[in-house]
Amino acid sequence: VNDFYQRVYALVGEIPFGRVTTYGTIARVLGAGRSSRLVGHALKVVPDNLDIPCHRVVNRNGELSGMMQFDPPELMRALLEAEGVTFDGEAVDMRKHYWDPEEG
DNA sequence: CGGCTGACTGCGA
DNA sequence: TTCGCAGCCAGCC
Repeated sequence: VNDFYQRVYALVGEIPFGRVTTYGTIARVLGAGRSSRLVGHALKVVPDNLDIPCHRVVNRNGELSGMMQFDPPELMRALLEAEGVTFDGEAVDMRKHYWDPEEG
């Protein structure tokens, strides 16, 4: 059960530089199916001792739904842009930066 | 212990 | 394509 969280952190940590993935993708890869909300919650309750690039995780629409959880909400987007991620309005350009853990 | 909420997604209209 | 509803599960009151 708690392994789920560990897997989320591990998987998120495998997201390549300048790439993003979605909560649903992570949940599916971990076998959680539709428990995509747990992924979001997992990143929310992520231990401080871990250094998780949670800014590389967005919703299926590429929107930075978790930006509001960052201390400065704009930090999330700033971090992504700093990695070379481009934006289409308020959402990440998924066609160019989407990363599927199963495909690599 | 019971009920509500939430960093979401999929399906039907 | 867009809008609304149901499902999933952990955490908090």
